[in-house]
Amino acid sequence: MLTDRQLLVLQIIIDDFISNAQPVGSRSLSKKEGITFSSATIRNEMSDLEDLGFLEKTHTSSGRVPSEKGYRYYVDHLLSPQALNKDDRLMLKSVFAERIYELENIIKNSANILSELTNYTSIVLGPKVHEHKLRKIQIIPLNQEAAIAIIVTDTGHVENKTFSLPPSFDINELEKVANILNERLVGVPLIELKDKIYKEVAVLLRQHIHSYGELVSSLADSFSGTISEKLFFGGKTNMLKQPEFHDIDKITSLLSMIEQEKGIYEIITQNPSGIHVSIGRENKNIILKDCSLITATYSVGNEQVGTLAILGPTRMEYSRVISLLQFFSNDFTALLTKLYQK
Amino acid sequence: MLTDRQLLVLQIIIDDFISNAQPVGSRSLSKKEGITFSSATIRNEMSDLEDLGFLEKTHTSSGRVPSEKGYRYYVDHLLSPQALNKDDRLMLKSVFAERIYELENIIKNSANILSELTNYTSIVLGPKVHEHKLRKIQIIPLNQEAAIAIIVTDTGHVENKTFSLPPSFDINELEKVANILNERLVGVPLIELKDKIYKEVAVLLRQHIHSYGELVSSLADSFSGTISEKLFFGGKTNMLKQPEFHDIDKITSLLSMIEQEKGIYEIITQNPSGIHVSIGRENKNIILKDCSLITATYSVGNEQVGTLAILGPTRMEYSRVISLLQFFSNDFTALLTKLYQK
DNA sequence: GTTAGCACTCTGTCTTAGCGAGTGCTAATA
DNA sequence: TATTAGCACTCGCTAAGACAGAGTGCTAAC
Repeated sequence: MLTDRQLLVLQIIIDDFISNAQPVGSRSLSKKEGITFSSATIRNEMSDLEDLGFLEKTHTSSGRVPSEKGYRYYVDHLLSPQALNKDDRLMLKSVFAERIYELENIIKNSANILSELTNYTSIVLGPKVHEHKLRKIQIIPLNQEAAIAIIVTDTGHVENKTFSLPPSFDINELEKVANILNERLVGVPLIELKDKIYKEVAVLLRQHIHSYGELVSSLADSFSGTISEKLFFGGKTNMLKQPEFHDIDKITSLLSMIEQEKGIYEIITQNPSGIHVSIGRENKNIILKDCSLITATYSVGNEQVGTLAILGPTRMEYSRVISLLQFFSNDFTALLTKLYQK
Repeated sequence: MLTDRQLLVLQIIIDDFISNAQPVGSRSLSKKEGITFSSATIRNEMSDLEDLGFLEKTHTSSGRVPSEKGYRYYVDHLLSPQALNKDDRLMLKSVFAERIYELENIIKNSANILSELTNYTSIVLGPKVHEHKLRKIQIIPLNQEAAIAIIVTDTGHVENKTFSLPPSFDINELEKVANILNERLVGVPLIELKDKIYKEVAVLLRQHIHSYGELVSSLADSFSGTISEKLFFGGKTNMLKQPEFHDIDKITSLLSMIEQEKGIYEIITQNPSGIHVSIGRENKNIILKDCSLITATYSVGNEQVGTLAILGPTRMEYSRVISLLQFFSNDFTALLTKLYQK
C-alpha cells in the first residue's frame, strides 16, 4: 500500500505533467503548495514510486514521468470528481438549446463542442440504427431502371436506398409494392428487413406483381448494405497541438487510423456501458499506445444506443474529460429519451 | 522568348524536381538523357532562366528549384498531354462498374479513388442540389411536436428536414398539407421552395388548415437551411507524405483549413468550367501558398453541376493529375447525364 | 558559342565543450 | 529512525568549430 505522502507526491507529479508536458523534478516539486518536506525526501519517495512502477524516467538524470500504471492508479484512486464550471455547462447545454430535431445534426454539433471544450479529438458513435423499427417506407421511381426506397424509423431517422428495377417493369406497380411493404414491415427492426422481405413479403409480391423475383432481390440487397452505426468526429486536427505528437510519423499513423475509421469503430463499439477509460497500451491498437480513450455510452430510455468518446494523449486531463462526458451523456440521454421514446 | 535549349533545360529541371523533391544541379542534369552539352553550358542557361524568373535557388550555391512562374510556364507550354496507363483507367472505371445509384456513394468512391491514384488530397464538390427540382415531398409525423419532411428531387437526391408543429396541431391534417405542397411545388427548384411556400402555398393552407401561420414559417425555415453543395474529401492525410509538409506548423494550418471546409469551399466554387490549375500564391488563400490546386468541372447534360479537385504541393505531378481529372470528369459527366437527365 | 578548370559558398553532419537540471548516495541532524 | 544538506555524477541541449560534398560563377582556352 502507498503511504499518504506517496499518494500526494504521485498526484502532484501527474497533475503537473498533465498540464506542463515536462518531466517533474524533485526540486521544482518541493516548491509546490502543500509540500512541507525537502527535495531529498521527495527524491526518495520518487525512487520508491519508480520501483513500484508508477513513475518512469526518460533518462538517468531526468525528472519523473507517470507510467501507464501510474495513470491507471491516478484514474482509479486519485481523481476527485470535479464539478464542471459554468462556462462549460452552458456550452454543452447549447447543443440542446437549438431547435434541431435531426439526430444527425445534434450529433455533429455534439462532436464539435466536445472537441472544442477539451482540445482533444472527439468521436461520437451514432445510434444503432439497425435496431430501430420501420415506421414507413416509400418508393419513388427515378427512371425506367431504378427507384428510390425511403425508409423512416420510429426514431425519425431517414435512410434512402436506390435499387434497380427489372427490365420492362411497370412503374405503376411500385405503389402496390410500397403498400405491401408497409403492410408487412412496419414495426420491424431495420436489421431484419432483408430477411423478412425474402421470407414473408416475397410470397405476397408474387401474387400481385409481375416480375417479382428480380425486384425482391434488388430491393432486399439495397437494404442489407450500410445500415450501420456511423462515426462522427470533431477536432481531428487537435492531436497536432499536443507536443507528444510533434512527430510526423506518429501523427501520420494516428491521423491515418482516424481517417480509416475502421480501427476506431472496432474499439469504440467494444466498450461497456457507462464511463470507461483506457490508457496507452490498454487500447487494443498499437497505434494508440501513446493515447488514452475515454468513452461514455448514451441511451434512449433504458436501452444503450451509442457512444461518446474523447481521444487524447495519455497525458490527458482525465478529471475534466470524465466530468464533461458524464454530464453530456446524461443530458444527451435525457434529450433522446424525450424525443424518441413514445 | 526562350530558346529550344532553355525550354529543354527548364522542362528537365521541373520534371526532376517533381519526382525527387531535391534542387537540381548542373552536373547531375548534364548526365541526363537528351543532354549533349556540358554542365558549364547548363550553368549559363540556368543563370539566364533564373534571371527570367523561371528558376530559384534555395541558397547561393544550391541547385535550382522551379519558381511559381516556372511551374506556370511548364503547365501552360511544356506539358505534353500524357495518355493514362491501363491500370489507372481500369481503376477509374471501377467507380462506375458497381451497381450504385446513390449519387452520394458514387461521389465518395470517386474521392477515394482519386486520392489513391494521385497520392494527393482529393476534393469533390457535390452537385448543386438547390437547383434541382422537387419531384415529391412527403411529410411524416414524428410525435406531437415535430414532423419530418422528405424531399426528393428529379435527380434522385433525397433530403429530409425535421420541423416543429404548432401546439395542438392536428396530426391528421399533415396529409392534407402534403397534398397541397405536392400540388403546388412539384417542379420547383429547391432554392425557390421557401419563397413559394410563403407566396403561394400559405394562401392555400389558410383555407384548409387550422393554425397555418406557425406551420408555414416552421416548414419554410426548415427548407431554407443547409440545402447547399456538400464537399467530399479523399486522402486528407496524403499531405503528410509530402516532404515539403514535414513541418508541424505547415501541416497543422493546412489540415485545419481542410477540416473547416469553408475556405476550401470558397475556392472550389469560384473556379471556371473545364480544367483549371492554380499554383502556389495564385490561390487566394495564403495557407495554400505552397500548394497547387487542379480543378475540373462535371455536368449533367450541358449544365455544369459540380467540381472535382486535387490538392497537392506546388511540386505536383501536373501532367498525370490533369489527365486523370480530364478522363474522370468526362466519364462522370456521362454517367450523371445518363442517370439523371430524362 | 562552348567548355574545362578553379576558387568560392553554403548545407549538413560530426565532434567537442560547457551549462543546467536532475539524480543517487553519504553523512550529518532532529 | 526519518529527514535533510551536500556533493559527485549523468544526461540532454546548445553553440561553435571542422570538414566533406554538392553546387555555383567566373575566367581563360578551345
